Amino acid sequence: MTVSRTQQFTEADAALAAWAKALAHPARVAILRVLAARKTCICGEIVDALPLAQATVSQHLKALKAAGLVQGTIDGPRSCYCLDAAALRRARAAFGAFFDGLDLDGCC
Amino acid sequence: MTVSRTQQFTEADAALAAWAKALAHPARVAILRVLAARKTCICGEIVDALPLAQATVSQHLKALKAAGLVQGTIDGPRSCYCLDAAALRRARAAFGAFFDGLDLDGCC
DNA sequence: ATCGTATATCGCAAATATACGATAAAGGCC
DNA sequence: GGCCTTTATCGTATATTTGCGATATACGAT
Repeated sequence: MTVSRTQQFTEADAALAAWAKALAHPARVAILRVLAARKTCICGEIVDALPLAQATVSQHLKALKAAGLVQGTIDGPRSCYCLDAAALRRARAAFGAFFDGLDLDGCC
Repeated sequence: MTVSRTQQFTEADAALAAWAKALAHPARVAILRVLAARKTCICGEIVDALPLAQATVSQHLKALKAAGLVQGTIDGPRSCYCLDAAALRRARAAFGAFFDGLDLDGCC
């Protein structure tokens, strides 16, 4: 990639791609599921739930946080992660709008 | 990445991640939109519609084909790409099920 | 103060992704 | 046959992602 040409695309396309990127790894999908299941903003139980090292899980959590899908507050040793409900609703709406916007009739 | 540990995740999580990966670049999102707009399985008009070189667009089309979202038949010089309606419906259902499955109540 | 637990971050290695020019392949046309 | 147009692929450069061990950080407990 020589230069970031992301700006040459639609705002909507870039936003959808960014959300898709956040979901583009099974570990991150799994993390979101775990967070949704255990309401109580769990921390390192996520590590136990995944077949990955602690450092790697922390990295995926960082990515989800950067994408805005997850909130995290660090309370010293045991930090507290939690789904960002509003952002997830926005993401759901974006994916829904995208798929509904595609006209699937008349395909080869 | 030492080894592909994708198998250690749920089938559903892996499938969703694969679809998300296909949508994880604005160019590919744009390509799907273009294909949906011009019903007639266009070929290189996609290149004109995007701010990317022909080789790059071809590569993105390959990725979409690998993900199964797009079908392509090569008719010698002018090949014909087209949305795979069934696959897109399945993808939409998968994203819908994922988001609906998340319990967003009781988040921090 | 020291220890232990829980997380984040650093540093590195390997794999993928992204982009593009150059080139090949495959028809249509004269 | 030779030429043009269209598309795929190759080769290459660079950037990003993924993964993990090692280490730092931060707090509670003793």
